[in-house]
Amino acid sequence: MNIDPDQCQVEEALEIVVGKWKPIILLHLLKNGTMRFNELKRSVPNITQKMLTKHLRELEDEDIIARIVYPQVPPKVEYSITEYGRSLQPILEAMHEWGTKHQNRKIKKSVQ
Amino acid sequence: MNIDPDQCQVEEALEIVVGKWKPIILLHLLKNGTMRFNELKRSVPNITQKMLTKHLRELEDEDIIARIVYPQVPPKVEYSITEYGRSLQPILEAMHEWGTKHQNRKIKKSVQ
DNA sequence: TGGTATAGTATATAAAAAGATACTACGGAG
DNA sequence: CTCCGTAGTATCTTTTTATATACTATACCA
Repeated sequence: MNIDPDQCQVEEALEIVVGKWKPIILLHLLKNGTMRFNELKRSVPNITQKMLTKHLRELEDEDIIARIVYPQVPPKVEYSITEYGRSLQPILEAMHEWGTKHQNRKIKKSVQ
Repeated sequence: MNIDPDQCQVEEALEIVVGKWKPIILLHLLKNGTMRFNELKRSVPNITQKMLTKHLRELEDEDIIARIVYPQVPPKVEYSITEYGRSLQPILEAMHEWGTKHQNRKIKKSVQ
């Protein structure tokens, strides 16, 4: 193990990705490229507008996603992952993989 | 991108590792092998006994760490990472690495 | 003139997580 | 007989997150 716990920077990564809806938002944007606000809202069932807005703003503040406003009525706003945000992809994939195995493990245990 | 957002299992992994103190606890155990309760407490500054107990129990419930009680007075309880828990190590390392870069990036930006 | 659509904001409330503090059991040392 | 150390509980308060619901601006369409 080469990480000194006192120098732990795991929280830094976690803060980006934590928030009840952030991983799903990121996965949708990674999958679809560019998405409009309501498109995201429809893709993430049960999320409220407030939560979607909040998490999008936070991801934007960290440069993980980009927001482009088209001066139209009705409004059009597009969201996409930045090049930098794409560097999170391996971590999301690793977590997804681990999470899948963990789920299966739990199911096996509960069947026993 | 090969993860379907609707099948997202990232949360499963996050739940293990989220909690203000869990990453540090895990890093200490990965570094030191076996540790006693108060040893952990001293290693994680500012954590309260309640929070340490709570997170240790949660990690134990998920089979990430093992708890061994020695029937002595005063009590002696040892904690260690399980084989299974060790499978989280690459993810913690990846998050630490990403977090470190993200920190540096932020510092650069704020200096500009 | 009234309804629709988009991308939000505002406000209040509820639920979850964290923190502060005090308390316990028990054997051994003095 | 009292104090110390370990590994906790128990209770209460504060802070952080999330939810529910209502509201807005404005062009276009009928």
